[in-house]
Amino acid sequence: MSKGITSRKEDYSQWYNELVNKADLAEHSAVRGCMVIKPYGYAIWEKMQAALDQMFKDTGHSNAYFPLFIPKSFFSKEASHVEGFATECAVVTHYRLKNDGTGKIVVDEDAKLEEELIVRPTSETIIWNTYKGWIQSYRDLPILVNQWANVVRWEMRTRLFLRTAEFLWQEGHTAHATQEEAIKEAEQMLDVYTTFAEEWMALPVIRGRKTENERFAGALDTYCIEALMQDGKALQAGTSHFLGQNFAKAFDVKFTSKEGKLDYVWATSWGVSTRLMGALIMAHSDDAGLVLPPKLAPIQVVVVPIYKTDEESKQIGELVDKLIVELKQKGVSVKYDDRDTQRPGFKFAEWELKGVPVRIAIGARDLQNGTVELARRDTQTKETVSSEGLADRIEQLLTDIQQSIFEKALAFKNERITEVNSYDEFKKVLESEGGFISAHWDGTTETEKRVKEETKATIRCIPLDNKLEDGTCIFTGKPSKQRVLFAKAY
RNA sequence: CGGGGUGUAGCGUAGCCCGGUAUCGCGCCACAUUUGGGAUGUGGAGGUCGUAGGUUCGAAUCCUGCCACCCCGACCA
Repeated sequence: MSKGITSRKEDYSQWYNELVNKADLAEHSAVRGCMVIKPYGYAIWEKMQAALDQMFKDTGHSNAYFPLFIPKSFFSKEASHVEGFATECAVVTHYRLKNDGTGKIVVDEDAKLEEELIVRPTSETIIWNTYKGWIQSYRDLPILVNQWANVVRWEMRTRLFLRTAEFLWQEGHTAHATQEEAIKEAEQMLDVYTTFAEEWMALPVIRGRKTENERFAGALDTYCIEALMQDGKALQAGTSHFLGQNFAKAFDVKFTSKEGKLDYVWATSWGVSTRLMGALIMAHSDDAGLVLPPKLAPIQVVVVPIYKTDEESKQIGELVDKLIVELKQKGVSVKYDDRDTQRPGFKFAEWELKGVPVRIAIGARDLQNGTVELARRDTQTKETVSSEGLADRIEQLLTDIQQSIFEKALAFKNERITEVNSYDEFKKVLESEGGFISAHWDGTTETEKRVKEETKATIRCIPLDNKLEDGTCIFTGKPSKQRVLFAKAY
């Protein structure tokens, strides 16, 4: 491993790529646009999955699994949906290979599928085709199902975790008897995502609605949480859609109500993906590497021994064994890095790169004094403390770190929400600090698109807690009732 | 899919213009000394120079085709 990584300020993209690689999170695979998530990166994803999965269950949802392949005819049933995804679909056309006689393996043209299969870019269509058989009466509703899966979107340009051709995610698909219930569900899941982002990822988010232009293909309303990265660019961290009766109509899913009336079912879908890994990395990390919030760190505490003799090593080992037992009882995950192939300084740097929240170093000096060196990753500070009551102290420290990482990110985000009242000011802020720009907008897609063309900034959302305020659109000067949040985004 | 670029050891590279069988650093292996912030020394292993063809006595180097990847656009969670 070479020393250090590129500085954030010097080249943010390169810093990100090097960090992802060197912290053993992921790498590009041999397959175009696809990513290999390495064991350490995957361990973080698993922590995220576990927390989210529990939250879904706590809100009444169950997991299920639907096919990877979607017949083209299903896909084309909802007009705006197919339009939204058509340009990025992987399509299966054949089911057999053959030897062409010269030893070369080729696609067997005789084995052409009658109907092409689309590798799911999202599962609304295959799921609604299935729900049709599940729903007859209001008694069958609601259906509250989530699926953990991979999806494929044939992106032109990819970036580890943020945009890859294949990615892992969860997608919830619910069916309801009434519009109100469906909207409530979509809002509830946005709350779940908000709680997860803020309490687990220590990632402050802005909750809002997408404009018509940015809305999910096939949705009537798209709710989202938007986060701010350290380079001043926004990142959509999760979405929850109110789908109305669009998919029910496309797949003819009707139910008989209590009153005996036949009506189409109301739907929602919601999802977060491995993109959250990108958000987690970019929101907190620094030039020394990853900074993980304790709640999502696969290893919360690493213990590094410093010794000269076997005898010292043994004594430290005994002390550490006791500490590990105590910490494990408290549910703290500990790694004792007793490799004798690396020196302490190397280990310090390596665990910092990997974002382990707390490090304990114990050497001969500590054995004599009954102390340890306690270092925290987020502030890069260290202190020598008594080994008496250490486990309690560490437990508290982990809580403090979780909180402190969140507060730091919150302050960063809040400092970078700027109100502007003219297009010149808008462009100036966008160029200098970036971040979210709160500005009046005339409500038209036309204006939104022109601003995007000229500045690359998009409307991230209309915040849910927005207050109404009369003003004039910064671009056209037309009247506006409220401000919206613009930003350059990933 | 348009514009530009790059392919040389596990990684990063020099050499290419001007043809003579490949440079340096990191990493890896062995041994020794080391161990409180990324150790040092000595020795060693590892390459059909992306690929297929052409020119030539001779190609990493010149020419042609192909492939892969990267960057910038358009697209996007």
